[in-house]
Amino acid sequence: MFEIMAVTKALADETRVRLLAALQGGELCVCQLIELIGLAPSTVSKHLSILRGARLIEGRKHGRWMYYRLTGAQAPPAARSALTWLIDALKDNPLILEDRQRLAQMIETQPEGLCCK
Amino acid sequence: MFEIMAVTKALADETRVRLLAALQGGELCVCQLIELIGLAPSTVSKHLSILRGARLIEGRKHGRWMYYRLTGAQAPPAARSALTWLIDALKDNPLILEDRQRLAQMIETQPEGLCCK
DNA sequence: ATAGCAATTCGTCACATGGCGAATTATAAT
DNA sequence: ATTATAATTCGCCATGTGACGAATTGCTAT
Repeated sequence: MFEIMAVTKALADETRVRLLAALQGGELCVCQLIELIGLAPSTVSKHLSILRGARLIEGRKHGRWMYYRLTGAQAPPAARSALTWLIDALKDNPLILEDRQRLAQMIETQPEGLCCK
Repeated sequence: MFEIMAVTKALADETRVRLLAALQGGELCVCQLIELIGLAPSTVSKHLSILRGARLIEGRKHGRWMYYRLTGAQAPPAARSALTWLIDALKDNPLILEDRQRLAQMIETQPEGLCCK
């Protein structure tokens, strides 16, 4: 039950939902997520750790930078299927579409990310 | 977004998850849910109103009693698919199986429910 | 009418959660 | 070695949430 509640609690915050949606397009650097969301680095980092605790995302450290992506096949089925549900539920969401557009623009302007030069 | 967050927030509490799981077997009276969950009537009622607000359950008033069931086809797709996800994620959950067993026993002992005579 | 009961709403309290800035850690660059 | 930077952890505060009992609502039965 702990595992399932970790997933539902992780999804019960709009910022975290936006983070997951952003990662739908593939792995991103923390600095890009911070830029996208517009909250303090410490806040975003905390959200990411909650998502990771629920096994909804996984991280990869590369040098000074940390990259996160949605979890793959090795994650618990409950987490995988929750992601599938969420992605589908958000597919026409205005806020998420706006985020996606803004993210695309960010990546176009700074292909390596703001900090990740 | 409000609609989706209502669903995720509604699922982010163990008591509410147990309530939904209990209703999987079909409509139940509030008094039966109170008995099953073992919390104060006012608390259970609040939980039910949150679940209803998220369109995960719907209520039917009959005389003095209120019966709740999982939402049907007229509910928003996001709510329906969330229920499908939850039910599947809980299918082997010990706590939920125990609830189900206890509920079966309650119904056997008091076919009409504790209060609903 | 009125008494009784199921359910909900309201008011309150303790605790959880989300936000931030400061401090810390880890790595890269000088 | 020292400095700089990405990210996280920590400590704090404001707000949200879940619990309860008391009061209220709505219906039934007397």
